Amino acid sequence: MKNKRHSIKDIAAEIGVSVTTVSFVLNGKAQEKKISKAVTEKILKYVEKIKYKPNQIAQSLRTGKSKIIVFMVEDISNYFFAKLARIIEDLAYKKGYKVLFCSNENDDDKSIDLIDLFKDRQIDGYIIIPSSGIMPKIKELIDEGIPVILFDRHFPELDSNYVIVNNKEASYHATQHLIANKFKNIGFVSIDVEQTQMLDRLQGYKDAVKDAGLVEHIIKLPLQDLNLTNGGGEMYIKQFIDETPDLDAIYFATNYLALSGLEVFKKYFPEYINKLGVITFDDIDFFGIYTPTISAVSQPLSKIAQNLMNLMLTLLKDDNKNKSTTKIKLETSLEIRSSSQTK
Amino acid sequence: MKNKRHSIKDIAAEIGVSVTTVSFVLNGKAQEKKISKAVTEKILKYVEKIKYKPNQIAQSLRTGKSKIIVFMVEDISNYFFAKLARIIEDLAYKKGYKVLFCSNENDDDKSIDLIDLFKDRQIDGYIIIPSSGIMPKIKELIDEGIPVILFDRHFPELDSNYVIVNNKEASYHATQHLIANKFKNIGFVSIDVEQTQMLDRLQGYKDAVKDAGLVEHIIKLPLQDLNLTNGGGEMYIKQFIDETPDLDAIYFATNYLALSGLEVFKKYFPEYINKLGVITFDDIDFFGIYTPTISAVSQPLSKIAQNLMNLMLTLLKDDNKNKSTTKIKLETSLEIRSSSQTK
DNA sequence: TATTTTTACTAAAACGTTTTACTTGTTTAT
DNA sequence: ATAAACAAGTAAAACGTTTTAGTAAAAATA
Repeated sequence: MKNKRHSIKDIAAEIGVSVTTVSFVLNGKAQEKKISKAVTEKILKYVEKIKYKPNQIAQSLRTGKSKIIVFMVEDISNYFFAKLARIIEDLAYKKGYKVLFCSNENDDDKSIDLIDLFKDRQIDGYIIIPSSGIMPKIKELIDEGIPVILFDRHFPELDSNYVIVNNKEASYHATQHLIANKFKNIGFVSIDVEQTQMLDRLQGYKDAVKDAGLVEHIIKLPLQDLNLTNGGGEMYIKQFIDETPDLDAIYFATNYLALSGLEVFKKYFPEYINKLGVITFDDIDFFGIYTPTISAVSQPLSKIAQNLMNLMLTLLKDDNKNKSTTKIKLETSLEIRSSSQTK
Repeated sequence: MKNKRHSIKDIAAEIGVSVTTVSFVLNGKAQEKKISKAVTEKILKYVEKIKYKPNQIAQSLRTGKSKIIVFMVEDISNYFFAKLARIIEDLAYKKGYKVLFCSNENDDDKSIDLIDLFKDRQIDGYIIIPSSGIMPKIKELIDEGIPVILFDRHFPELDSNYVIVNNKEASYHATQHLIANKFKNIGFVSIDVEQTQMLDRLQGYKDAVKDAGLVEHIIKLPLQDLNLTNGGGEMYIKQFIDETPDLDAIYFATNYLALSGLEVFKKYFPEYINKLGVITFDDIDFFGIYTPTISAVSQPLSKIAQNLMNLMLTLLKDDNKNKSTTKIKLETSLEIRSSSQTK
């Protein structure tokens, strides 16, 4: 039943040449290595006929390249990451790479465990959303000469490749939009974490509020004890709303916070949503279907994926170990939806 | 900089024993192979110290096992699959397996291409949502003795392992729920595809409608020319609503059809949603936040993942090639939400 | 004609494991 | 005292490639 797979040796035997010759031909080095047209053709024909495909594992062992890249995000089931993954997948496969997706839950230990696991597997490159405390581990990878791209956030003290969006500007702009619609007490719902993307979003909000002469209302949900990306943290948001007098608008710093927020509105303040100004970072199809529709800062998914993969591919090609790093900052767009959301 | 990775050979040299001995110890065969306590300890201590991790690639080449499983779905960015992926990921990593996720877009050619790609990589097992026409390819895998589990749907003519849910019963029950709430003209929105899960959902609907003495209203969106899982097909749904007189309820056969449907309501029939009875297969967090909340047939994500992985692990263990297949059918639950949705 | 160059190929090492089939020295049983 | 059993290992093949360093014959050059 199990008709053994063909190996180069089989081909060599069949054609009556050496393994070396077959390998040269298969790797397109026929001319360079002076293999005759006749033999080359014969090999190619036979290979075609038996549909021979080289054993990637053996290739990896010999070459040290696995043709696999790792894509590590907080939670692969989160809308933003899942969509991105889908695009990355296509781009990678098109270039002959496979992708190992994994979720680090924004947790240092989990991230480190994962990276260690992958190290035994000759991963060619890493695309990582880093949790706060893994800078040393990232540095370790970089020092070993392995291509690494951070995204969504980065470590300012570490000179690395990264792809991010203009968080601060987008955040400023989004807040300004609420202000322009006459909202006076804008709450900022975020998570308690010292990561560049969050700090920048916070800063954008602060700047806008300050420039308008308004006061800040900020809550940072604790990350540790709740599974935020799956809609925990509702209690905190409810409390925040309860305790902030005159709150008339809310800006959520991530899509899952917004979802939690909507849940809170639904449960505890059903009438609130129509008076409230709402805006959120990260757009979801959903926000356009919801009533009222929710305005959102939309990250350019395709562009992010495209930039990540293009950069990764050049890094993979760069055997010369080009020491300069590439830092990419992409523009977001403000998706303004609710005409109702003005005072 | 790049401090070379340790190999068994290095360890052997350091300790002053043979590579064989080290390998035996590392594989826990010290006793069986009569390696002295002293040597064993010395090796383990040293291994611990240098944090040696075996090269998985070399292991794979030698053993023929890659410790990688493939999880192929329609679209990894779709809510249902993404959630499932997240759970599968955890279960697999816990058992020392890595998971290659990929999306076949319910397309035969894409599926076959993917499987062929994986074949060069000694994948240990496959969990696949099969598109309609890949039965031969699946059979090929099975015949080669590779563990395969189908899920979500299966091929009745093929004796294979699979994990599915009670589509027909769930569908009957869901339709009945609408009927119990006095809806008389229930539309069934589905896709035009001959797959067991869809056929069963259709049959459940038909049976319920028939048993109640009502008439069927069915639309099957064409799969080919639209990217359904990303919310295409709205035109078809609009037309269906326009052309079906007295339609007072709709049952969507998948989550993405429901999302498209909601979009249609929003755009073209904004007042409709509150009078309409709506139910959908596949539950999404979202449906609980929406106004009105949407009732849904909820698939037991955790249980599905658990069953898939447990089954996969036993298949992977089964070197004896147990020829009997395992067929699992799980119960869904009807998540009844809208108190408003009654006439 | 003798030497060099080129053509067309190949043997063998290497990648890092696992595993089979020994070996050598020490006990134990007879 | 001798054979059998066991303890504690080891050498080498194998997995399927890629690549280095050849070789032998033919062709070109002097």
